[in-house]
Amino acid sequence: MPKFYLTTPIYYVNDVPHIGHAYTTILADVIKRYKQQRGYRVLFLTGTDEHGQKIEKSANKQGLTPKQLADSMVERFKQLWQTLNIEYDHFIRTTDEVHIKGVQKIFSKVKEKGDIYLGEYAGHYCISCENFIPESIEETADGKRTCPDCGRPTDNRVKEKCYFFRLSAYGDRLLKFYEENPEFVTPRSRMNEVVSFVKMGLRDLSVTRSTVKWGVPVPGDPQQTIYVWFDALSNYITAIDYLNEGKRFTTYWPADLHIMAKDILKYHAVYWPAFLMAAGLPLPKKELIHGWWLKDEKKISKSSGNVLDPHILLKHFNPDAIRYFLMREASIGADGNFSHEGFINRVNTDLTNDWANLVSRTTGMIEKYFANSFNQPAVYTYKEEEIRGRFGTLEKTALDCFDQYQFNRGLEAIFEYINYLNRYIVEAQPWNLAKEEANQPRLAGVLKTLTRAILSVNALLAPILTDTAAKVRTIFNAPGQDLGWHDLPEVFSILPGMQLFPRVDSKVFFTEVPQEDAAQQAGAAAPQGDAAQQAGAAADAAFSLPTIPDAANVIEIEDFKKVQMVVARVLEAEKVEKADKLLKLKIDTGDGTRTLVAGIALFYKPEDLVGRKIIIVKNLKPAKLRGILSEGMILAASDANNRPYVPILPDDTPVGAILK
RNA sequence: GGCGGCGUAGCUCAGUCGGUAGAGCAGACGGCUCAUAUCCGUUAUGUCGGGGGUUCAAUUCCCUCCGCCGCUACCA
Repeated sequence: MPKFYLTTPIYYVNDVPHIGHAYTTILADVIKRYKQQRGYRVLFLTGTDEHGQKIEKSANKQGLTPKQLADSMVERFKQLWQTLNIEYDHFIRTTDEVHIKGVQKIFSKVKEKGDIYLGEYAGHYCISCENFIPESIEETADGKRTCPDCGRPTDNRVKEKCYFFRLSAYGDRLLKFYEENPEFVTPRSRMNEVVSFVKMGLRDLSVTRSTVKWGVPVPGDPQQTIYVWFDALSNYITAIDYLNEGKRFTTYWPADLHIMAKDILKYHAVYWPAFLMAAGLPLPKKELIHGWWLKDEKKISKSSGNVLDPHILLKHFNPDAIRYFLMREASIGADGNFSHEGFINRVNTDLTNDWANLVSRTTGMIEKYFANSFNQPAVYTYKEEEIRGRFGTLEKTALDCFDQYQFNRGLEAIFEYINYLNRYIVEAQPWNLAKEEANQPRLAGVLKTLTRAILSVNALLAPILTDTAAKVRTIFNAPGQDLGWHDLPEVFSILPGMQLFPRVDSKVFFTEVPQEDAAQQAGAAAPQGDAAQQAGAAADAAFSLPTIPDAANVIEIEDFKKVQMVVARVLEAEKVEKADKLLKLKIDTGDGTRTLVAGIALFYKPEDLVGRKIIIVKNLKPAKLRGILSEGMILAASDANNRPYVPILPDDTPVGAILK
């Protein structure tokens, strides 16, 4: 029996589970069930990433230990997976002993080899993103930098000893590997991104932190903590007992499939293979990269407040509806769009009208015309042969699609066949056959053929529609979900009267669900929510930009006075060549003119600003941008997407006036 | 700015290795009654993003422009 080892990323416990987590995990579950049907012994791994400063901070804020915070979030994830009928085989937590020791083992191994060395890193560190800010981003006057990922100013300048991974030594080997395994990353467009990233040159990667305590300690140097990606990525091997290199490890590694969203591609397709090469371990066979779910065409994010909570959907739908919609509507690689309208439409049309109704009308007739059981001979015609033949074609198409993880296409083909069966009923007109006793065998032939076709299709749908498929098997008294054309015993009976898939009332759906969604987003649900939910909300709050300064952020008036802000008039403005976002401004500050570069070109045209009175920070240390010396900073408000809004003062504001 | 991708019916998308295009949904009309007011049939609409080129012929190839998306650089 061939093995198949597949993984989802481990989810960061600072996040409440959302539709994106659900999608990745459902996709993995569908693949697991499908592979099992195809005769693989599958190991399906998921889990949680629980380390890092962010967790430490969140936990402190709530008076919890990081582990307690993680525990509550883990429960939340596990509950959701259960509700969605996710059958993972193992749930790894980065706080598991076997993981911690396993990470230390890889670390030591790579260090022995000389690919981890002690160095010193001085740089700005974004706690929120757990990333150093690149050197290329220059400092502001107060010695801060803005994190390019989240736009937040960095808290602190970190200068520390830390261990580096010699990533720079792996560029050529990685490129060679990609060349020899062009299918390593799917879809191909993502593979291209990886290749071009590596071709630009790789820098060594710092893999430990002395400033972070909540994590895996470096063996032999407990001052240092192994940090994010080295820790997190290792879960794929520590979970299967890399520590002892036990049977599970030798059986299942290398992984057959890592599944993830596009935002963590680089780590999985560049860092992870390099780590493994350094540790002398085989590389995973394939990485499947999917897009993000958009809600009503907009990116889902906490800052824009449109997080899609799977729990709300699950209150109104059975899990199959969600599983089906997500598999049917997204093509791997592209972003999927989640709209309530699209969801209800897809579910009601396909699942209720087409599939459930096909089963319902078939069982209805068997009940009505044969009192639920067959024990008489049946007559078949060429038409029934055709139905069987077309199922063969369908199955081949569907399995081909599934093998390439194109579930949307496979499902499309399956539903085409379901429609064909609905048409067959109209053509055969069983209700007319039923009118004459002489037609009984023919009628039996039609209904038996329908039963066989339904059971055959049901097996194809089973990996996706788990509960529904089980219901169909119960109705027709047919256990087993093997692929292929299903046979029937000479004599058999069915168990009708079960509603396969309830139709969703769109009125209820359109009023109740958006309300709950909105309530959730407004945080109104928090008071009666469980501890984990509050933990999640608190964690969110801790990392959104504060609107009211908390005690730690209060400054003295003296601090404020250090910043000299004055009114300036824009004399000239032009776009900086070879830079999308930069405008070069020549301004009059009352006591002379100076040049200033501002990253607002996406939203402001030069002519929007010429002649206008704006506010600038006058005593900012000059910085070179694209070769132009910028002597000061224009003041602009910035929204969650970093879109700038430049305050324009009244025309009669005197140039050089001081803001205080 | 560099690299890559995309732009096809109201919506979501398929397709054309060059001979003016389709599937589902939504819409209109009709039919059936076994079925969860379900199902079946018929049906509309498109300068296939704009412009230019190659060709007997382009939506399909080439160039260019516009718009959108991804990676990347830039955001004092």
